[in-house]
Amino acid sequence: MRVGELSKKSGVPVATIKYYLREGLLPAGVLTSPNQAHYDDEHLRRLRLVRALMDVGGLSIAAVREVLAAVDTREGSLHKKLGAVQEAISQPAAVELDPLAVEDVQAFFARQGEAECVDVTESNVTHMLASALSSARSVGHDHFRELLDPYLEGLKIIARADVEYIARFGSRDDIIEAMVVGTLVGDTVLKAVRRLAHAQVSREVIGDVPES
Amino acid sequence: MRVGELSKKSGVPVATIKYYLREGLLPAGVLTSPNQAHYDDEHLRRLRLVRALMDVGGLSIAAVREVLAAVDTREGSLHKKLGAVQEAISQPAAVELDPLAVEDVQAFFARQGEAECVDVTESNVTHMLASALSSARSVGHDHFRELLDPYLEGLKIIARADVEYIARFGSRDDIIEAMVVGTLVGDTVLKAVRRLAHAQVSREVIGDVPES
DNA sequence: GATGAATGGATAGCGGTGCTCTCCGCTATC
DNA sequence: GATAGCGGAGAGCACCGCTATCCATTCATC
Repeated sequence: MRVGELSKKSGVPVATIKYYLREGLLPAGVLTSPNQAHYDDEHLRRLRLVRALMDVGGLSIAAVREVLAAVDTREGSLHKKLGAVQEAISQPAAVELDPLAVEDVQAFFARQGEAECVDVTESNVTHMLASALSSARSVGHDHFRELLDPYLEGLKIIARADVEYIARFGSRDDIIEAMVVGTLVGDTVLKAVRRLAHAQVSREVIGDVPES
Repeated sequence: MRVGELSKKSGVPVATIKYYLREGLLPAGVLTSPNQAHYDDEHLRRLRLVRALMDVGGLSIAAVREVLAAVDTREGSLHKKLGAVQEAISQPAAVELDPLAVEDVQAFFARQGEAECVDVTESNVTHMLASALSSARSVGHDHFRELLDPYLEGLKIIARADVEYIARFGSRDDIIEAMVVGTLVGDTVLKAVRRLAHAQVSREVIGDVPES
């Protein structure tokens, strides 16, 4: 298939596909002539993945490139790959870290029996956690840290479901892609369902007089 | 206090504060002379809130303005205010909705015994949910919907903690602000802790040979 | 084999966003 | 009275994700 068909099948404009090719988000097609290239279903699949990462995950072009690099690398254990992917899809906010928030994170790790986290900025994930708690503190919510434990409790159920979902996939490539998609789509789904749960509680507890 | 001191206390450049004033994110100070205005702690508090919304919530200027409008309005029940705030902090991805994903959402509502949701696009929250599932489907993950129920189960624990947290606050204004901050900071914290849980499972289940 | 649309490749430009810079006349402070 | 800072307003800037244009070449159709 050539670029026009790829565009039709994916709904992505040709000019945008060319841009992605230039940016290295999409591998070049096989040249059959100096100005004719051939794309296959793998390209279509990759293109849809790129759009999904940007749309649902809100990833930047640079972050997508990083994720794809981690997905594509043939070396390293699955565990290492997950780590690399996690780093790429977890960009912390550019906020000055509150030392107290850093302590909150370290105390949380200690409570979970983990070796104490020397440097929260070492990983994007812990950095993200610390920066979120810093922001909370900056607006006077220094007790937000107390939610970490109940959050973890709920997330254990969720993470178990995540793992079972991932386990359905057979090949190494499918597993790593399911991790990426599952994590990002999951983030958004969790956001939405949490809001629904809040609305339900609000309806029950606070109540509201029906208008009609 | 004047703008310089406000800048020092908040860490936000004077030019940026002026910009926020122009954009209506910050109420004007009290003019003591034609070109001298006075700001108080309420301004500082608001400024920090604005930055927190943008930094941790990733909200745009427009979204922040919407949230503040909902926070500030004096009319409507608390329940209605929560609804307005939720809409403002839940911008769905600009993705074409897959009808099957819409059905997934409706089936989910039906399972929870809710009245069937006629139009998922009516609320940003349901729209967000449907667009996330649409993206998942676009990359071949049509079974992601099966995670909705376990997610809800975990989120019930989390939402309960959220409600208890909110309940600490006394005044109407503090409650609504705690909802905004708690929801947005909570989103990010959930993201981070979920990734930590994933990493832990990955370590245990998949394992990894220590290098040193 | 002529013709028109589409292609690969490269470059320039565009629209939105979140600031940042500059200038103005004025004012608080030393 | 000098100097720094002020409120206010507009222009400009950097980045990002495209989008538009151009070119020589190639493919599909007649």
